[in-house]
Amino acid sequence: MRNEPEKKSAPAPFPAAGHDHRVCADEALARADETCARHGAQLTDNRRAVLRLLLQSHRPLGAYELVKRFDWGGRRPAPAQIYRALRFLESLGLAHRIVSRNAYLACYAAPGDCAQAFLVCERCGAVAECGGRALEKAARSLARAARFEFRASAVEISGRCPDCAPAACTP
Amino acid sequence: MRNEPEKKSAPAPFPAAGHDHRVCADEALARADETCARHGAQLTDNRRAVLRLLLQSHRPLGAYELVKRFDWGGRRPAPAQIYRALRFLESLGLAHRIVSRNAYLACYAAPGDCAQAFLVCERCGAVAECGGRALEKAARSLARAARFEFRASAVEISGRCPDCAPAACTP
DNA sequence: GCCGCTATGATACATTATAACGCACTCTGC
DNA sequence: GCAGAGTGCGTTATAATGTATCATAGCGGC
Repeated sequence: MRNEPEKKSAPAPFPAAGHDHRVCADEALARADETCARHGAQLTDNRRAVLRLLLQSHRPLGAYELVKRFDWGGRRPAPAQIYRALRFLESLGLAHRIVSRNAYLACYAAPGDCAQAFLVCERCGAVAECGGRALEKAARSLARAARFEFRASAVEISGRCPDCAPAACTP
Repeated sequence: MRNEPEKKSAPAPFPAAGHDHRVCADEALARADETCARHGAQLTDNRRAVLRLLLQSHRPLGAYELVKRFDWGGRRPAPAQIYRALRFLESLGLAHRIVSRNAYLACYAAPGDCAQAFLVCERCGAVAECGGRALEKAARSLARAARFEFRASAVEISGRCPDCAPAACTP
C-alpha cells in the first residue's frame, strides 16, 4: 500500500463503540448472505472469499493487496477477478470504496444505516465507517440550494484516529 | 478520462450563482498571484500554465488530460511535471482534487471560504465547488464523537446538475 | 566562486483499473 | 436429454493514473 505501515496485530482500529472484531465480522457475513438472498443475488465462492478477506483485515485493502492475499491453491487470481467481486459487493453495500486511498473496506453496518461517512486515519490507515444523518442532511440541502439533483454523497474525513492522535491518553 | 463524454462546448457547468466564466477565471489568476505572494511561494511558468489550463476548462481535468493540453512548443511534459504543479496548487488551495474522478479543478473561490464540498454531475462531469458551514460542522462533530482528530474533510456529492437533471425546465 | 535551495526535465517504473473473449455452469422450456 | 439464455469465472492484454530517481539549471547568500 501507499503509506500504510501495516501496524502488525492492530486488531481493532478505533473501536469507537467498543466492538468485538470477531462478532462484527461474523455478523457481517451473515448479513451478507441475507442481503444477497433479498436481492436475488448469489454470494459465490469468489465473492465470499473477497468479502472474507476484507472482513478479516478490518481495514481498507487495495485491490492488489487482495490479489496477494487471495489464497487460491498457490496461484493468484487476476485483478479483474477481484474487481468484479468488489463491484458486486459495493453494489449491494457490503463493501465500500475509500476513494482517497483507492482501497476497499467491508461494511459492518446494518443494511439500513450504513456509510454516511468515513473517518480515515492519516497515520495508520485505519478507517471507521460512521453514520450521522446530520451530514447527509447538510449535503442534501446544499445540493438543493444549487438546484442539483442529489444521488449520493461520499464523505471522507481525514485526521488521526484515537490510537494515533498525539494528545491521546495512550502514549 | 473514465466516463466523461467531454460534451463539446459546454461553457458554464451549472453556474449556480450566475457567474461569468472570464471574470471568475481572471479573478482566480489574480488571487493566485496574491496567494502565492502571501505564502512566499512562486507561481512559476509551469505552475501558472497548469492553473491556466484548469481555469480555461472550468471543469475537472485529469492529469493526463493536462499533459495533452499543455502547449509546450510541440513537445509534451512528463506526467511528473504536471503532478508537481498540481500538488503545489493544491497545497495552496488554488486547485482541488476531485477524488471520485481522479481529476483536478481550479478553485474559483476566495481564499477563505473555499472547498467545503463538491457537486459532481454524473452525466456531464461538471463540478461545482460549494461552501456550506453546516457540512463541515457536521463532519467535525462526527469526528469528535468518535474521538477522532479532525484534519480535513472531503465531501463529494454526486447526482445531476441543473442542465442534466431530467426534471429541469431546460429540455 | 561555492554552497544550499528550489524547481525543472527526463527516464523509468509502480500502482490501479478495465476490456475483451471464451468457457463452465445453471436454469428453463421443450 | 438437449438447445438456448443468462450469469459468473479464468485469462490475457492493455489502459489510466501516479511516483521515484537523478541530473541539471537558476538564484540568493556568504
